Amino acid sequence: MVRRFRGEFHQKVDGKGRVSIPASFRRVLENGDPSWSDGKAPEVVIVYGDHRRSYLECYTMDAAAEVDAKIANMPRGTMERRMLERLFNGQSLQTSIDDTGRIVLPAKLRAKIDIDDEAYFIATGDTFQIWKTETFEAEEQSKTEAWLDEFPDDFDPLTLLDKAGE
Amino acid sequence: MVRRFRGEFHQKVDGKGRVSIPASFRRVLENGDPSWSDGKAPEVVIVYGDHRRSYLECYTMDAAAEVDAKIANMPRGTMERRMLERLFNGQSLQTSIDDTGRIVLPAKLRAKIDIDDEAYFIATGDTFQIWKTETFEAEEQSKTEAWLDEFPDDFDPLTLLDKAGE
DNA sequence: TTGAAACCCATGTTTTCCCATGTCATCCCT
DNA sequence: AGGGATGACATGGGAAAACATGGGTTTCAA
Repeated sequence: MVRRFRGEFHQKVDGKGRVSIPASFRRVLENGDPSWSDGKAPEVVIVYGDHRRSYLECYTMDAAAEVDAKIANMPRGTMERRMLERLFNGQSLQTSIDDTGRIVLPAKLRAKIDIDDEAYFIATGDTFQIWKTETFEAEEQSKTEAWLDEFPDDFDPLTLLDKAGE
Repeated sequence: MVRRFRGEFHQKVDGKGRVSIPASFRRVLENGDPSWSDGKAPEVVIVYGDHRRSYLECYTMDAAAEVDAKIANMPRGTMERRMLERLFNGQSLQTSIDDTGRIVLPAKLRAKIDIDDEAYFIATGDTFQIWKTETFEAEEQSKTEAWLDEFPDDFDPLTLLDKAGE
């Protein structure tokens, strides 16, 4: 049973905004949707965020419920809670995957991340992100490379795993 | 089955005060109304509050019943209970969604939040709010910006979720 | 008796649904 | 091992249904 997203994919976006969700991602979404059963359409929560965010972040239903629960546990009336509610409940949408494995990205979302006919999917563990290919390359890859440049050439990022417990 | 409101929408308000409730919100209102069945009109509770509140807060019937129950559990005769009753029972109205998916905002409510021909809907989890677009932008966006300014440029508010446990 | 609310009808647009196709990888049979 | 046959997958297009919105007409109560 697959619980975590893995991999990166380039998918076509058609004129109606339809995009195929990579099959391996679908398996994770199915497992992460408590009301899903074989033959039914798994659901997904897409957080698009405010104007500063240039990608879409996609949650399984379980992962979204977990975030909702955490927000519900924050004290009412605080700025933190209000901001998170706005981001996670307001600037998001819930949709389901159709029987051909696609979702529809509404025109508003496509405009927001400036996608026309291609989308780049990349796994981030218990969520995955959707980018415009060029944006991802410009923003993220350069960030990653800059970060790696601080370390020796033969640096293995996995050494950081053990530092976490220190 | 969708139980939580998600998303934000701009809707037209016509001269009679009619506004379309976003379809996805209607699904939640239907599920949250115990006396609703297919083909019938789901009901909604709109809390408009005192003069200081510049938006309308909308509850499913279930959510409203939950708040009512909590108020009913407060000790009789206390100021707190009286105030909550005034706010939640007094300064609110119950209405139903017509067969074209609209509600009517009475002139009094439109005047209160200063709406003329456009309303802004934003989900906040188990309720949603109705704002005048300009008011929301002026009041909330500026608050948001000010709050975000305390953080680094690439700050993701969701990191606050995990800080709660520290 | 008049203004607001409820009701009925209409329309352009968006979204959903259903069906179809080409491409792979896999399976199975001989 | 070769050669379909099979089935999942990514993608496309048209038809049907749902949605947001507008306008007129009846109803009802102040």
